[in-house]
Amino acid sequence: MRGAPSKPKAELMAVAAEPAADTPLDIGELADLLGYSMKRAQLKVFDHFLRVMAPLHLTPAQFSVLLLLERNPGRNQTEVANTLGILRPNFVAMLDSLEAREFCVRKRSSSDRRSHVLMLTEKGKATLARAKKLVAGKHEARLSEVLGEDNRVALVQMLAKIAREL
Amino acid sequence: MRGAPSKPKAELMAVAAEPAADTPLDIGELADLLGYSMKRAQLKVFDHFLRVMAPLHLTPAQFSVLLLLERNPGRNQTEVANTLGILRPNFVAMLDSLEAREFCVRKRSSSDRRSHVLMLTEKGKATLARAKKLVAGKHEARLSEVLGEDNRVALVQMLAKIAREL
DNA sequence: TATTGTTATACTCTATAACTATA
DNA sequence: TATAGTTATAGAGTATAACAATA
Repeated sequence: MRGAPSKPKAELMAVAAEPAADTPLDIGELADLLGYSMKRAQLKVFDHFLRVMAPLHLTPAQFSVLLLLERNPGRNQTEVANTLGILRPNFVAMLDSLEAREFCVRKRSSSDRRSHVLMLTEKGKATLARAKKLVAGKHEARLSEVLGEDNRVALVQMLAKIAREL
Repeated sequence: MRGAPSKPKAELMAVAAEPAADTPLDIGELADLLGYSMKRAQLKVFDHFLRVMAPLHLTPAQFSVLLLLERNPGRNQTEVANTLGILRPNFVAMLDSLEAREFCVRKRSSSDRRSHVLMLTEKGKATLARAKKLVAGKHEARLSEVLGEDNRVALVQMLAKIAREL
């Protein structure tokens, strides 16, 4: 389909001719706009992540929370949410869901009874271990395949620099 | 603030000590996750775009539509929306807003009365010209300043490759 | 008085079904 | 019957105000 440009209709008489339908649009300067390529690429990357992670039903945001809890056990909700750029009110439902799936627990802090100390459960640790293997073996590996490993690393460095310095 | 780590409270007796509050969390493996850096960077880039474009009140999505209409006059809503990855139903309100601001017009196609042919108005062209100057002079220029011009170009190429091939 | 977790709420984006008018 | 534009609607994601418990 879409092979031969068969045009049975006579269009010779078209006056202020409308453009050749069927032809892909020219994105022009959009191709050089960093924000445009970044948004399109980001959607693809998250979509690929979700497909790879489908067996574990973890979103990128959930995975990032589990990673952070593993590396920083005993922190409170405000600290974790802030680190990830999540607003505290929006972090509540997210934690509810992770706690309902028994990946982590909230515990009243003994030193400050206002705050909840967060920790992974054994189930959370096990799930995170499986998730990491999927991400490394199927997700990041695919990105290295597309870009080349050196470029993938360079790309992450540039993105981190933008996030830090822009 | 946050200069000297003044710790008046005696914490020597803490048994299963909670982590040193006040210390930034360790993002660990998150720093190497492409999707994570890309999301954080993308938010920063769009935020910067919005600040630069504040005098014209144009979002990245609106700017991309105007660019596409300029380069591809006479296309219909489905074609433009598809090219930008916008769903047709969601494109309606967006066009309503751009048309209300007199940046573009919908015209019934003479060859297919179902479709609307889209074109920039003179006001739309003039606004787009101003927008392009802001983007080139203040937005992309800032990104080149942060990354270096060669790296900025290389970055766009890698992002485009991901959008195409992942 | 200030902070933690929380609720309520609102606004934007995104996604799907279904209608209408044309083809 | 199929397609273009549209409406309605629902779900994420994100943002702010305010309250109870605690500091």
